[in-house]
Amino acid sequence: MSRVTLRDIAERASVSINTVSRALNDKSGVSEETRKRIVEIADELGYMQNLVAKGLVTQSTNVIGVVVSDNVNPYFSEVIQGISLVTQARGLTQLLVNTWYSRSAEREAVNLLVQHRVDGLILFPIDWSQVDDYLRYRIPMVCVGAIPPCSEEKPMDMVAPDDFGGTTEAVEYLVRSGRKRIAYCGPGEESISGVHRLHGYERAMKAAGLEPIFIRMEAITFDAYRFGLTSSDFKDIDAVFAFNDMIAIGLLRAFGERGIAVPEDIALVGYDDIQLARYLTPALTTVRIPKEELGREAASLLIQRMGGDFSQPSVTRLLPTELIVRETT
Amino acid sequence: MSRVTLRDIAERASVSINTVSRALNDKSGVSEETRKRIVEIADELGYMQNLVAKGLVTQSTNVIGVVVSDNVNPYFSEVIQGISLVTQARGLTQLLVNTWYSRSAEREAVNLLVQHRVDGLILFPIDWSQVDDYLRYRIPMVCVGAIPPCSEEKPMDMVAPDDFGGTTEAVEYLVRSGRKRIAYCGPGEESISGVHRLHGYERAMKAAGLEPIFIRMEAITFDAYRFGLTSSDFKDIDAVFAFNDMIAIGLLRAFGERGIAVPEDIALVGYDDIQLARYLTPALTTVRIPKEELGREAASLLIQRMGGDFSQPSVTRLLPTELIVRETT
DNA sequence: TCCGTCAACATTAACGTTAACGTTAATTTC
DNA sequence: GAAATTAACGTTAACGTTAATGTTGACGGA
Repeated sequence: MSRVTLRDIAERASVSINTVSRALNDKSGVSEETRKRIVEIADELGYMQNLVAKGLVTQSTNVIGVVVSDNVNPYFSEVIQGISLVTQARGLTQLLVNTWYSRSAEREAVNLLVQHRVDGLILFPIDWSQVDDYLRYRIPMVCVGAIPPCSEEKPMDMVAPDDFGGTTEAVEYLVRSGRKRIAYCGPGEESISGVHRLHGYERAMKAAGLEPIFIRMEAITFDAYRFGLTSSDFKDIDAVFAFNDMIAIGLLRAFGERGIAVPEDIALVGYDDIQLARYLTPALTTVRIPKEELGREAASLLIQRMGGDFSQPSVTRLLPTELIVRETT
Repeated sequence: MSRVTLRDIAERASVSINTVSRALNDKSGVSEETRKRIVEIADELGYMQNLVAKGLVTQSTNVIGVVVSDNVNPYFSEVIQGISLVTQARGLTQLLVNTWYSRSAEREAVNLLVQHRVDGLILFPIDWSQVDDYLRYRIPMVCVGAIPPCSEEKPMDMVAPDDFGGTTEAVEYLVRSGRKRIAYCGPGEESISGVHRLHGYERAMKAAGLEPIFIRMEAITFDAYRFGLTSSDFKDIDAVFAFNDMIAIGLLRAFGERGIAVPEDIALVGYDDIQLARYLTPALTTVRIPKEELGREAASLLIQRMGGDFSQPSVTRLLPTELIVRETT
């Protein structure tokens, strides 16, 4: 199963390997006549460029690594889509690794990708505890989905939704609609994207003179349903601000089964605006994250960084969110 | 930014490159003492194995290529998850490429992956027109999600849901519930997975003495909503069998807005059983495809094939589907 | 005519590994 | 105590490219 190499073509064409290389790469120094002949032979033999060898000599693989927690989560997959749009247009391929929300898996994933000599890395970090370590790999890297607390600035490029603004807008809207007992449902400070949403929520609540109510959820998936079915936390609540749409959808279903009317008894706001949200009944009010743009922006930033200016100051791009009012509020 | 190589370690340890290689790869021929010393130096220098170079010499990259139409589609992403589960446990990484349902993009994707010298390829083909061409790459390959019509057997491994059985079960169930005007909503013969579902549907309808009604959908996404809102095709229908859950969900929403009651006026059956399906209200009756298992099976098959037995006869694995009755029927 | 230029090639040396094969010295075997 | 074995290395040659540097011979200008 050994493949055709430049050498095979060279022998067949009675030229040097180098000439074949130049011919196939459209470089100068080959007469049009021989180039044609070489291309013909290459086609005939079914030559396929060996990017591994090329990568070794050029020190560049044209591959970027993407590390996400879970590609099934629509948030991740939609951002990945945005990344793909940019990278594929540039002839880059993505090496995708799932970490299943495991810190050690993230570490191993980054390691593996560096070993594969990816030209750049897009990371959806689980938390900030390890990210500093990755810096010593000195590889172009963009973090997506979270910005660190002001206290610990990171010297790397970052793209994230404006979670603070998003939560504030949502909570203010709920307050304006007359809701008083507005709970935050989701993971706590341990979640890298949760922390800003949670803080934004708390601040907005205080600003409105209301008392924050934190309902902790372990999972950030539809599993919220099970919690929602049995928990007594929702007794005195008239609005729920969920960490993401999946949690909101799980709760929506649970509320339905418990006879809690949405939005009459409890108003429900999600986060992300996954594609599905608008097709639910009732359609989900949610804070839209420009996911595709997030991905495109991350990819663009990375490509720029890969372009060489490694010493440039790192940039942080905060993309605006948008409250999409539908039928659950 | 040039990285530490075996050579650097060798010089520092005053041994040959080969010894370093053996030491770090836990091969025999190195004393425990020197091995320790070498590992220490490697750590100190921050050595990271260069898998590109290794791949060149070993002729194996430990990377498999995955070609899907659209990683945002939950069907694809859940199967990908299954693949990841198996491959990551085996130390394999996936090079993921989206084709956005484009034939030419699929072609280019496969080309690119072969050029990257992936050890194997998992392909979710768009149709069968090009797949034969890929065979000449002589690379371990598994096709997922579709089996060709009996007339054209393919000499390659395949994993697919038993679409024929799935549709039959669903239609028979609808018939048993007294539905008479059961429409099939989805793409037609041009869809590689649609063709078996459509045929299964037609056969089951005829077997029940009912007339097949085919409502053609361009998109296989939530966009079905727009079609459902305006189309007059649903006037005399009392059940809809949708090509997949996304179409079903789009229609569900559209029916709701048009005042068509589900399941009273129209029963609705989806296909795939994406995670979300059970959390809808009403929860979606659907034909479950064992997506994760599909992925795991494909990966296992591929790994087996990569193991060497390239001449073994190709296997086709048909995984059973299951009708999940919920609230839309 | 002689030198310089240039196009069209060939030659050689990398890139960072692994693997086959040598070499040495110590240890075992009878 | 000589031969055989073995552990612990070193040497060399790949793997398939690209890139820097040579080498021709033809051509043009003075």
